[in-house]
Amino acid sequence: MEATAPTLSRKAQIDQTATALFRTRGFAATSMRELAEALGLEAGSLYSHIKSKQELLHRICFRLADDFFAGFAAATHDAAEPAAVQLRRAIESHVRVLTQDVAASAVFLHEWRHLSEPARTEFLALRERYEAGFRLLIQRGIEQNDLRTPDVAFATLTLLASLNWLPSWYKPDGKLPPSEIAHRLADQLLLGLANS
Amino acid sequence: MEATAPTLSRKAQIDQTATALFRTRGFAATSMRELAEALGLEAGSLYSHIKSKQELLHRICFRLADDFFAGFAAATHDAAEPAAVQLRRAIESHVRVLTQDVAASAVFLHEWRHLSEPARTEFLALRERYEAGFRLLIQRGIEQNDLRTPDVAFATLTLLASLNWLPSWYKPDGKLPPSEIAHRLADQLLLGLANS
DNA sequence: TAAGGTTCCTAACGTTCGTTAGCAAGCAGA
DNA sequence: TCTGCTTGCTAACGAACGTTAGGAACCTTA
Repeated sequence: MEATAPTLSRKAQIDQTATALFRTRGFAATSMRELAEALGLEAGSLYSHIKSKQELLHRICFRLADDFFAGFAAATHDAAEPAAVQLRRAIESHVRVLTQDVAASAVFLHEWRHLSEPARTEFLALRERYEAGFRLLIQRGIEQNDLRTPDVAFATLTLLASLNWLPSWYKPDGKLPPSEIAHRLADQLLLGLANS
Repeated sequence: MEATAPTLSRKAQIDQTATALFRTRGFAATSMRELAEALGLEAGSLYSHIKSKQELLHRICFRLADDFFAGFAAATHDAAEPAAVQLRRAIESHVRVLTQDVAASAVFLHEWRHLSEPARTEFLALRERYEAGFRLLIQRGIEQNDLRTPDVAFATLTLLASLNWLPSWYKPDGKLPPSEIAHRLADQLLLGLANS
């Protein structure tokens, strides 16, 4: 049946289909029977591969979190670089992660609230830590006289907001390639921050 | 019809509590029994005042849509004004509507997908029409040489994205008053677009 | 051949869901 | 007074929910 999916494990297939359904219908509104039907099997059969519905959401959210952190670390690896340059790299990395798996990104951004404790609290802590990374870059960019803004926290929120809206409209088969989107977004956002 | 306080107030009370619950738990994850309990009554009693759960979501979403359109119309009422000025007014109006009822705004922004047809399609059409209004303002601002951007549609999406993230972090009792938030947002976004 | 893991099935469990029916208390205007 | 509207109750409906148990094919490896 699967000619295009070579050796994707059953578990990975379930993750992928669940991600797509969680994105379009939402986590709470997606039933295990819907998920099973989309995979061509019965609801009970899912539990040979996964422990619970919650586990699916957990894996999706925390895998994305890992990706974002890894990308940010790579983007800011060279401490000798100006903060403004690091910020541009971080923005491009963020967009790359978003566009690499739009469905998972949308779930990451909108369905995390359905994580049960303590995962939910842990998730929010990671999110805050990630935002703090961007905040620090902007702060250092200001100190290095490359950026300007009356309110660093405010600017950080606005910047990430602009980026995070992307999964709402991005189509993988659109005419703009992800790299070009990243470039334009960084331009538009940084030229609003850049001095002179 | 009636201006009598008890009738409207009970229904408005249900709307308000439902809005708060839909915001924090999500529409699909909020049960009528939860809603009833939050109001201090039994689930069945709700149906003396409303027709269905769906009706609650419908009313929340379309009331906000009305508010946004009314605000936009007022902001762009004076056709003699430069488009850049109208855009600033429209941004401030948008922020005003968002902050006036943060909970309803969050539902408007995130739960509309649970609207059943044909309301969902109608809602998306309204949303597109609203975005088109902003797009036109930016377009005219460019023609009047007050704004610049390589991609009008792109800039519009980014602008609205920045604004619409506001309900995620805005606290009505925060130290920044809504008008100041609107001002700063407009500044940060427009100085990124403004020429020279 | 035997063993063990992977995969999926049917059937059912207890719970919760949105909603309805029927009824009753309270209050308003006639 | 009667009438009718508002508000709320209890009880229950059928449907859908996440999940489990137990069994049976299949594939691989030895």
